[in-house]
Amino acid sequence: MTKSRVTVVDIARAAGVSKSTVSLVLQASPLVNEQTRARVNAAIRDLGYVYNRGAANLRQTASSKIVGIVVNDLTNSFFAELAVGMDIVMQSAGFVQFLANTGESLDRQREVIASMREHGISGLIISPARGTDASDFKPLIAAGVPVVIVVRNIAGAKVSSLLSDNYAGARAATEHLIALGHRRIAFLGGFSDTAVSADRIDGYRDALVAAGLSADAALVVNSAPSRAGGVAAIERAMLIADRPTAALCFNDAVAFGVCDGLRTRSLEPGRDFGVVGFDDVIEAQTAVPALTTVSVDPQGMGRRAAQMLLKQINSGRVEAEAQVASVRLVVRQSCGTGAGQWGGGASHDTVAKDTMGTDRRQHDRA
Amino acid sequence: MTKSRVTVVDIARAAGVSKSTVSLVLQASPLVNEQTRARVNAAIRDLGYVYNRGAANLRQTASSKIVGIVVNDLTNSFFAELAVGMDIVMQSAGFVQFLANTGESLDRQREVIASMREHGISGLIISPARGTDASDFKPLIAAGVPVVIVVRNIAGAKVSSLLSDNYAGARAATEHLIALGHRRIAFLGGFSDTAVSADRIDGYRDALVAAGLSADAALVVNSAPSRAGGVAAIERAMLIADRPTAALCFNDAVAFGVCDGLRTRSLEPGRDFGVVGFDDVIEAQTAVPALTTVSVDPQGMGRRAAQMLLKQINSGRVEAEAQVASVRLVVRQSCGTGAGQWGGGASHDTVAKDTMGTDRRQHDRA
DNA sequence: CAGGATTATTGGATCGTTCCAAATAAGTCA
DNA sequence: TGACTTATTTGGAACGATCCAATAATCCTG
Repeated sequence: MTKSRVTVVDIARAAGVSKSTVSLVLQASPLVNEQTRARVNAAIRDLGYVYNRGAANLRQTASSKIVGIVVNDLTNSFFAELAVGMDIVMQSAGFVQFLANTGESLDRQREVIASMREHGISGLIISPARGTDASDFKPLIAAGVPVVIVVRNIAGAKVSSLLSDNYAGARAATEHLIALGHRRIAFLGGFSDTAVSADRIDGYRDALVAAGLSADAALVVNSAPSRAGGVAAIERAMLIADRPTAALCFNDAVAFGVCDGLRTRSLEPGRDFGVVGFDDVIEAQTAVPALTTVSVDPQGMGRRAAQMLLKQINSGRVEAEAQVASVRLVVRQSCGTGAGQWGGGASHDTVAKDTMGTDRRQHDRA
Repeated sequence: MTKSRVTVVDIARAAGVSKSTVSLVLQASPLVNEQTRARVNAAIRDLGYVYNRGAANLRQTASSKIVGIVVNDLTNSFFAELAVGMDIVMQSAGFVQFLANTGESLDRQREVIASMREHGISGLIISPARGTDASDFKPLIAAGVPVVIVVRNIAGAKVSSLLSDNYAGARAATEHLIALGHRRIAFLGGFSDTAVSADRIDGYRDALVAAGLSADAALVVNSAPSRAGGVAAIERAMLIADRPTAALCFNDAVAFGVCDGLRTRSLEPGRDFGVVGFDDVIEAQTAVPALTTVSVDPQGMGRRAAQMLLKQINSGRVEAEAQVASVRLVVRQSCGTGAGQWGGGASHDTVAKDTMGTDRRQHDRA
């Protein structure tokens, strides 16, 4: 009942040519006569032929036109947007993508990468789970599969990476809060054992000391990098003896959670407490108050990562390249603009600072 | 330089057996001697062999262990969670998934499905883009590829579907608002030309007329089913002569937008205006005020859809089955619980009503 | 110990496509 | 007309794993 598939041979028979000719037509080769081409194409339509890429991929020259994408938490808008950005570029390049969510599980990550390799991915973009080791990429490198690490750095991994300028972003955001008059500024959310978190905390600390403020370790509160984590973090932050008056949050999800937590204590974010996020997910603009945040442009980052991977796939050379995406502070309403007690700010979506570290490149040999 | 791949023949040579034996080991066949198996496995490890599923899939008996997932808008938490639910089930079943985002584009949808077919998916789960026609699934059906339609119904499509009970959910939510004393209730967001929207509006209307209230067509405001759309919808709703005092929103994203829009007008959702969402995405619980919404459990729905598809793939029979997932109204804070002017409600995450239409099944012949 | 059952192993042939070398057809030139 | 292009077309032989039928090795059992 499930009829056996239609193959090039069937097409060849129907069009009265050889399978080789059909193959040439499929590849849009200029060698084939126009009438023959038309006849073959008609047969293809009539018989409902579907190209079997798996068969074609057997010959070791071909590219599978499949890439793998591995992320930690698709329910986080940041990763969802990142994935959408990649999807856009991959789709228009004629690639199709495996997408897997690890939920920070190293086991799942390992399994999923293995599975993708069996299916012959020609490249991989990964936001590695916490605890991923540089050696985990060895087999991929040995097999000549291009890899692009995004968002989180893995020290010592000899593969390409695209990271945002976390240090500069956090520093600019902290400086903004200081300029508004804040003296007790907390850093909320995230786990400080990750590279991303460490970089942001460094930027935050350096801004504080540069302004002659003390970097009180108690003001750094770890929590899950999620909305729920933000609620928990602000609760703990409010128990600190000398309360903070503002916070730089690990990401926008945490920032939204912090706003929620403030409201349950009848504090209005922006008026009674300054909140800055990180990422600039779409909701950041429409939320009330609109979130002041460090814009990372997740979708753009996804597109860029996809382009980096495609470049490597197409060039054939696997040449590690480290790119840093610049970020910019977008000032909105969540830190008290207008007539707040911390002085007047700009009015609407003002870009305060652009980190100029864009596109520093660093090449390793293949 | 990119060394040619390691194949079963290489393993065979290294282990001093034939390729057939290696194949048996790969399939964990009990026919092979323990010592031989050990020797082969050692060779597999030593040479860094990776199984080539593409080659195996050539023989028409095998299943590709790949499924396709097509959604409209991954940046919407509802779809992201849906995808995560599917991912969980597929991963543990040893499947790997193509994921593509259509952004409601029929062209992209067509291309992406074609591409997935060329790569030999053994099944497809799709939340069809607006305007998808039942005939679009003909080729898939003819080829014996199981399809599960989720979220949005396509009338006349002879494939399985998993939909939520939109009518019952909307009706229950509307009845809840009426019970709280509301008389002018709006329906905000979504496009009424989609089946989902139509069903929800039907439930909303029927609840109104059953309560002896007039169903004023002006109170139904279309908009994009997004946060931004919600902002736009509430703005238009506030221009209506006889203003509504509450709204049932097309989905949670719209509901959040409505809350945002209310706040910019200095109206506090829950106190000054009743808001009910639809979907129950994760943020619904942590948002302030916590959103009263119709819980669809998107992740659970994703899991269930994945199971439906796997069942069909494994059984071999392609038997269309229509399932309706029951929904329940989760009462939280966004419609004025406690001492609101519309009477006291329950306190915390109360389940008000469970639609009992679960798992009505309807079989078509294969 | 012949014959039968059991246990392990193994050559092809096969899946659907690509690609090379070679063949054929058609035209060109002297 | 024969040699020589140029334009089309075409049989195989891969690619890597599976699977069937057949073989080889071992163990019974009367």
